Amino acid sequence: MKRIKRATLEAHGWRLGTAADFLDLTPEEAAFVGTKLALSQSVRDRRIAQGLSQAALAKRLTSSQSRVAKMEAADPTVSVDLLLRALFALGAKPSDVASAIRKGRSLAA
Amino acid sequence: MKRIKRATLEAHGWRLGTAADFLDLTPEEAAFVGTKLALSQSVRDRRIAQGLSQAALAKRLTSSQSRVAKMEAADPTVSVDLLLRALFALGAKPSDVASAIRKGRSLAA
DNA sequence: CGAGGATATGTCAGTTCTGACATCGACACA
DNA sequence: TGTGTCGATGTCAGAACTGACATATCCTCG
Repeated sequence: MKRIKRATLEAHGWRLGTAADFLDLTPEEAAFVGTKLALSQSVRDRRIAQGLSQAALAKRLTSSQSRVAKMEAADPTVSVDLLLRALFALGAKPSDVASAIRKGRSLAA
Repeated sequence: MKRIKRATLEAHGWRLGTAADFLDLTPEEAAFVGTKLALSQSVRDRRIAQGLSQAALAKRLTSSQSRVAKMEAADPTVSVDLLLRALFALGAKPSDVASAIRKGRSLAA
């Protein structure tokens, strides 16, 4: 898997509302990163909606607080697999995941 | 990530139409496996619809024919990340991915 | 019967991801 | 001020994943 070092910075820029420049992301990469962002946002939203701390969610996942933080920050070292597991652990159904992805903002240049 | 050795067998059982027993999959695991199956099926469908060989798709992905075969077989060693990359490389848009997931057959016991 | 194309399966060394841990800053409340 | 909770960030050893390769099976043409 190609490492996209800028992903996190860009993700933050986007999440903070600043103008992100995804200049050299191919359409495929943009779609992938956008999907990841949508999922990580969904994890945070669901966790908060359920009044859980990152540590509490981590426990359900047999993971750690730091990894949950990275998930929600769309850290490049977090896999989509882990994001999906987190969502399902938060009670999401496949249709919820589908909605989250569909709602994800496009990162087209 | 917890290894689910039975996943492949079960996946095949399901894909071949035989009665699969997902007896000891938790709802979360079932949702996860089901999602993976939906994505791998989508990869195969799209590839064939575009008249591509597994080798051709592999080349686009900078991967190998054997890995594409494993993707389509929902092999446990294939990550969702890779499946998503394959779908995007096949021209899928996030909304297409969402549809694929939503259409995925439930694996509820 | 070959030969060639497409796909399936097993293996492996190198890379990536993961949980855990340490640490830090922010905030709340006694 | 001190104590506790929460979340962010960096690191690392071990686990999981990856591309590549070898090989095998099935087809479909000659």
